[in-house]
Amino acid sequence: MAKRRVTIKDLAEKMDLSVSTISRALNNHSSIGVKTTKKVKKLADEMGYFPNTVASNLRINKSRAIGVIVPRIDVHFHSKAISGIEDVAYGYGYNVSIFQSNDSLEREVSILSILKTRMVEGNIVCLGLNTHDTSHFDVFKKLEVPIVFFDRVPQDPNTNKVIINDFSAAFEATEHLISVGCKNIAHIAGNQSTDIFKHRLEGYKTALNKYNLPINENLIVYTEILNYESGVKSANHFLSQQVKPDGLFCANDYSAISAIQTFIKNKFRVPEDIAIVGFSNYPISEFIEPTLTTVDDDAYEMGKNAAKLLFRKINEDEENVVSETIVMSTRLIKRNSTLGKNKE
Amino acid sequence: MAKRRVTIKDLAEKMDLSVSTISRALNNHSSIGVKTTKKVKKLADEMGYFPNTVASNLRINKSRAIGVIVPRIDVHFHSKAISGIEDVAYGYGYNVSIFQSNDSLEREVSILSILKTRMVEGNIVCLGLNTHDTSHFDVFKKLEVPIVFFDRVPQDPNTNKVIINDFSAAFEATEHLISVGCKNIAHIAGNQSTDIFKHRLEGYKTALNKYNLPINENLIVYTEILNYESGVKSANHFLSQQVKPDGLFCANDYSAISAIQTFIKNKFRVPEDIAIVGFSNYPISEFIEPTLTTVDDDAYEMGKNAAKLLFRKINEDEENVVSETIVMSTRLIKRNSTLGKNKE
DNA sequence: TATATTTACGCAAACGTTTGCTTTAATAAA
DNA sequence: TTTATTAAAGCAAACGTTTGCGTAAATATA
Repeated sequence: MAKRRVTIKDLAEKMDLSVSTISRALNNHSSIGVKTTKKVKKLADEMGYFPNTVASNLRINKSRAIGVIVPRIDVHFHSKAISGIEDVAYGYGYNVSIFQSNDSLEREVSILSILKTRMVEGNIVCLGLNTHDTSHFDVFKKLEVPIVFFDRVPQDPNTNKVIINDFSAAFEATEHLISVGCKNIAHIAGNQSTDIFKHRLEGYKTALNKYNLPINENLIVYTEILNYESGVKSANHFLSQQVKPDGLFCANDYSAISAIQTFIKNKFRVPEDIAIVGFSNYPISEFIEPTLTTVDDDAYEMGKNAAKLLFRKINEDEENVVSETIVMSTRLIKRNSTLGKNKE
Repeated sequence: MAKRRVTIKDLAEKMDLSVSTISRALNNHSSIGVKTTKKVKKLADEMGYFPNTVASNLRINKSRAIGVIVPRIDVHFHSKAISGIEDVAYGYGYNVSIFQSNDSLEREVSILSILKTRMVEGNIVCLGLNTHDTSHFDVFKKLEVPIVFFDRVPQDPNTNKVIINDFSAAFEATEHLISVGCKNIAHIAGNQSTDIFKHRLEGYKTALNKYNLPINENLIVYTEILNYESGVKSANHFLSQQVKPDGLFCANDYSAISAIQTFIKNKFRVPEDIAIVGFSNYPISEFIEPTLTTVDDDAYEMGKNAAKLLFRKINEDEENVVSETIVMSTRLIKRNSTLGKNKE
């Protein structure tokens, strides 16, 4: 298959120069005369030469590549983050090798060992749902290859991460529901083995407590996966309760959107009968009827920040700093799924 | 930064064997005794040895990596396709290096030259909106590095591609609208510099012609980008027309969904007053009210097929076949945004 | 003119593997 | 016991770069 490429050696022979001279000329080394440099580059162009990065990488012991692991590439939050990562990595001249763990610990482990042999200079990872023990990442610490976690991160404080404050974002969201007059506020909770969803639940509960509203376990649904289906199921559960909720805080937008549709289908008015807030500000939330009040965590910026942090770690020798945590701000975007409720 | 890793040479010294023996032992070569093989592997484990793929790649002249270029990673269709690509590449033991062109020709060109130096063994690409001349891909043909295009592909018949039949899918979608009784069918068209959207427009027009319905240019909106915003704008345009449409075929789901919301906001009933069909079967389409009739092109499968085709090209020496085109089937999923219209 | 300095380039090792060929030792066949 | 065969392992080159050091020629200084 692939044809033999033209190498530095070919250029050297053709020009009757040594390979070192060619190499230096191509890299604009000052010790090579300007005319030869020009001639070398000209010939390189003519002969269609381009460098072999893998050879060069081997020599200089770098890979100019980072690894990225997310649970699933096609989840909007993740693809958005990847987009941010790619944009900054591209700016640094780094390649990003992408892997999806499918929330499988086994695959996550196997990906890591691939990444190890690939000599990546750093990794950015969002943990899978089933990853509770993170000891498979330890080897990179020994190798001094930095890792930045984002969104779903290990508890170990001794790791680099970029996260949002899920607790306070959830608190604010719930508080908002209370402020528009909700008394019975339900919650669609995410997988509780994952910190972010645990914190959102806690934020919700804490807000209820602060305003002396009862916590009704019948109004909390614990889901495995927060997709459209679980939003429908949860809404139906709420509809079957004695005490029907007049407010609903959902741990993501997928479930919020399908919950809205389900309530509407069942003759509930949103927000008059039930006010609803989501989480993540997916593009659709601005366009459905009613538009969705939601927490804006900026996945794209999160990806960018993770990448920037990683490159800092790759390039700097900060002997004395062991780990960094970046907490990004979120903001509650108030839209029609909650606004206007108290005007009725 | 990165510490010195243990190499084959280290193992060799420790065991007083030659590096070649170590290498062969680790690769289960038959010419090495079983006991030594075992001992070598044991020591390798103990010393935390793992192979340096970039060195090995240089030696065997492979990279075990493919490049993937899409316009934007966070567009659902693309991330879905990437997900499919990654899944099969992972199965083949290949890495996927991901790049987004942001629909910029310049960036696309620059990405290609990176990919060239990275010695990737193949590429999968979805063209950017502004890529009309595809001569920057020629160099890979010379290098005999296969490329598979998907979705947005070059016109050149001499390229590998996996596509859907946009024309007939659009024809079928429009025909369906006609079958439920629509007389004035509008169309939100995608960027006409891109084949897929041109073909969808043609399918729409051809269906109208077949059933002797007039083609009303006022009922066709040509968009730059098919996002939520343009769905809103287009719907508003239709609402301002003398002859209001009673059917609408949208070139993707984003625009269809926001168009539905806009019509509903303006007191139109869907499908009674206007029946709407989208394109791509995004997850949300099953959950909005009304559920959206749409064309299911399976982006994930498209990605998988593209990857499978690529690996065939990488591995086989089919001297006599210059290019392959895979046309994937689509199916119209009929949901409530069209069904029930004629029952009124 | 002789010496010192600079400029421009070459030599050869190195990065960590893989692999064709050779060599040695052990076993089998004669 | 001698020879042929097989098994197990070593030598050294190669993949395409980069780079420390050395050297010759050209220029500058004394």
